[in-house]
Amino acid sequence: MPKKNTERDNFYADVYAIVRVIPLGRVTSYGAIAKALNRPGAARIVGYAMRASIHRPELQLPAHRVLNRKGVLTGKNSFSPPGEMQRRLEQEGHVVENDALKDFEARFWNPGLELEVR
DNA sequence: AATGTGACACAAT
DNA sequence: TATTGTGCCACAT
Repeated sequence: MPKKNTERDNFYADVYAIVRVIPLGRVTSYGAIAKALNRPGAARIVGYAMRASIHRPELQLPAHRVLNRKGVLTGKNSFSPPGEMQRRLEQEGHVVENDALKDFEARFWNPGLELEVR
């Protein structure tokens, strides 16, 4: 029998499940995802999960749609090339200025709302 | 086992 | 308003 899943595996999977449903043209934040998963304070872990997702291309995650709470592209250095994150966002109709998203508030998508509707 | 390090967030200054 | 400090928690060493 396979060993039981670790807490990390479950949390990472939940993170990816949310990232996967971020609507086109919208973005969210690490903290928002953590809250949606009932783990406020685990924002850093969400970021860790995202960085780990680099080695899992089969997940097809729109990782570029996850920014920090101010709309800054803090994860750009994990893309190859780093400019790829900005390029994808612009391709989806966003405007990036100084590594930050313009109109972040207006384009913010709260994953917590999805759970309520569920 | 202990310590340092982050794709973070918020409070205090 | 802008810095700086503190809490956070999984992971690597």
